[in-house]
Amino acid sequence: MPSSSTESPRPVRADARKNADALLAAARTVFARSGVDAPAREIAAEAGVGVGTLYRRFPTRADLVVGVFTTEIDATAAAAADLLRELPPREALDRWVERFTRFVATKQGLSAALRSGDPAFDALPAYLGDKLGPALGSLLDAAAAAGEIRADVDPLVLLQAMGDLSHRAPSADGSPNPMVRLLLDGLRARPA
Amino acid sequence: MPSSSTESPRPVRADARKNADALLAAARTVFARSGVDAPAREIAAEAGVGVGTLYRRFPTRADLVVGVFTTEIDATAAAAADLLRELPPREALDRWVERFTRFVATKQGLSAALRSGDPAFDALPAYLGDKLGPALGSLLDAAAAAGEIRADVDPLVLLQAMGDLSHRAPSADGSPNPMVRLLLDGLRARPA
Amino acid sequence: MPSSSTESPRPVRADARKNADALLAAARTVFARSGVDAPAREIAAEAGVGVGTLYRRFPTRADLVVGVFTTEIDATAAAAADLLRELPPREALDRWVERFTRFVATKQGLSAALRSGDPAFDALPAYLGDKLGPALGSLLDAAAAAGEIRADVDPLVLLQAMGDLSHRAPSADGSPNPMVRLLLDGLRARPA
Amino acid sequence: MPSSSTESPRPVRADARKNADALLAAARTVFARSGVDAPAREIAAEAGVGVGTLYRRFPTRADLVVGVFTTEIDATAAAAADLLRELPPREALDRWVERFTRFVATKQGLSAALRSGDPAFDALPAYLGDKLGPALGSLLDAAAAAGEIRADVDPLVLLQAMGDLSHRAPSADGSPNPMVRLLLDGLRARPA
DNA sequence: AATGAATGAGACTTCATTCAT
DNA sequence: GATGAATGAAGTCTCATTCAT
Repeated sequence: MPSSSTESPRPVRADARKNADALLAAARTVFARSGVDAPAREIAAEAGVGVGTLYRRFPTRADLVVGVFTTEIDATAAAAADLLRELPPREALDRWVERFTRFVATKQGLSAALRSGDPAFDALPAYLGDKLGPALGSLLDAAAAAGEIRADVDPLVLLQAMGDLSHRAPSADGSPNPMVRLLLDGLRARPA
Repeated sequence: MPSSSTESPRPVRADARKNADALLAAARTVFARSGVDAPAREIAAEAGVGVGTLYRRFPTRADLVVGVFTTEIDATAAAAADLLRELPPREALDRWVERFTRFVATKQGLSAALRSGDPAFDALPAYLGDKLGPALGSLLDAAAAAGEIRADVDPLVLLQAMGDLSHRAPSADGSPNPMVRLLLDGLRARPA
Repeated sequence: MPSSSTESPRPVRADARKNADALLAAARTVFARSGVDAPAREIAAEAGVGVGTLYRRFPTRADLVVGVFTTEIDATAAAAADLLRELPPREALDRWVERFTRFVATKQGLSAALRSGDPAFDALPAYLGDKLGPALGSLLDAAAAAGEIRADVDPLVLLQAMGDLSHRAPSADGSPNPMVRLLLDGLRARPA
Repeated sequence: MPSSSTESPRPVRADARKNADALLAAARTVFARSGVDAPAREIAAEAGVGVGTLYRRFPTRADLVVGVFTTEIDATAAAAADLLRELPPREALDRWVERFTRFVATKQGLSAALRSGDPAFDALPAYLGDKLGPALGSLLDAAAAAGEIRADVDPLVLLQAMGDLSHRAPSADGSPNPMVRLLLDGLRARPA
């Protein structure tokens, strides 16, 4: 349905795209439920396709992991602009941090995989920084411009700190863990 | 339950104990090298025993994980007293934090296993708190008594914070990561 | 059944024929490169068509094998007349034997397939005899008429002997193996 | 049952040896029945063991092929001495050639595998020559000593010639094919 | 009590084949 | 008619676990 017309010679693409998306979504679900080592069949089943299709799209498990990660990073990055548009700066920031925190907590198993040494993952950390750094930057800038937080915070440093503090699962109520809270509160203080 | 008594009902204990220890050590090594899902045979080989022996001592993989964790927790707890005996309070604290940090970083894969939901692991967090809380407490007390740090720090809270910040592998030189450093430096400041 | 007529009931024939030929050529190449069990996709790719087209033309792998065999037999048979036309009898014979020898050596994998028991292959041996017997016969006759070889040789017997001796790969320079050479030299001798 | 006593510390070897033998025998049967690419499970089943055992003994299919080949070569080589002991030289030679011929014909599928380029097979041709060359040599020598055949025949050359001529399946009655017959008859003639 | 051979379930992956486009 | 995406059966191989020695 999207696409920009001009009569593409082969239409079939639709199914393929839908399947790739379904597989990514399924992988996210299954990785969360059964870990990164979950049987390929389980993922295929969750996506409602055959294993063959899974292997056609993502020949390697790493391909799938990268796919899931990338997709989520993109979505998280995109959320920043949306939140800024809809909410006052400070609340936008809070909400985004919450989302980011949940993202990190969910990826528990995946991040272990990243450290596996598989070169397929080499590019991911940079990708994350490139995407989420600016996203968080825009939120911080907006909040700083509104005078709500100090302006001297490096988004990338903050990102990593929050990441490290969010490894464990979020409290049942979905709020970021207390240490992250503290970090954010700190931002609001004027520099000493 | 743990050891100590004099009554040795069966003589063979020596071999058995030696094997159990060897297996634990092997498991620690192998878990670190190849992850918590490493083949049982690899662990048995590392310990220089047959798989049969591994299964006799640790019928379940969880038993092995618990064993490794417990052993390391015990050793880490015991180290506190040793350090206090040999070093001035502040240095003892630093050294212990270094050790604890390394312990957490090493357990990367294991901590994921802990979250697996296997009830065999349910008791571990409490065990860790019970053992390491007092250990860190004794170090903090000594340092506070020497006037080197503030006295109002809850060992358990500090423990968890350091844990969360130590998930990623330690810098090549084995020093704790920068955030942990910062945390410790903070302790030295008098409360605001 | 083969070709020739004028009545073209359907116009499209051109494309179809081209595809069938391309597939046959591709199959020959791929069979030689990767064996008779090569993936269907590899053959289709080599031919530059989709797998679907392959299956439309040659529903069964045996169909393809038969096709390749038949095509090559036909070409080898046809070569006899061409060689006789262009070269003196004895040289024509030598060249043809060379070609035949190469054909057999190439078919290594295929001849194993022939023995597989698949009834689709039942007719091939007879087909080979019917086509190549007369072809070799014409060469022998010409050479005998020229007084260059003895006249009492049964083409079919010679064919089989050469076939058996040519199973192993030809020497790098493409010359028939020594035993075949010997056989040919023997033909030149007058009967004892 | 062989072994040279001296109390081997671990007895179990018996089972293992029996299984390896059973697997080899099974492989020979199955290779002949269903080709070299027969499912591993089929071979294991024929041997009456689990697939795991098959993989423990012969990690690679090539290992199995080499094993079968080697075993048969050994047996064929050993047969020479037996025949010489029991029969007059000429008949011994005939019988051995028959056996060798059957061996080659049976290995049809395997010899294709040998040409696969897998380096695991590199040593086999030499092994065959080293074992069967002397074996055939001893038969030829005996027959020559008895004045029944000419003495100037290189066993290795004869071996290869017979091999090439025996590729196709033996006639139903088990007699070597006519070309091989001819070759043997030729041996009986005195050199020109 | 220790050992390691055997087992077989189950995960992985490849392809032949079908079929929507 | 052609295409290639999707399917899933089938084969490979690895290991956890048992058990004879």
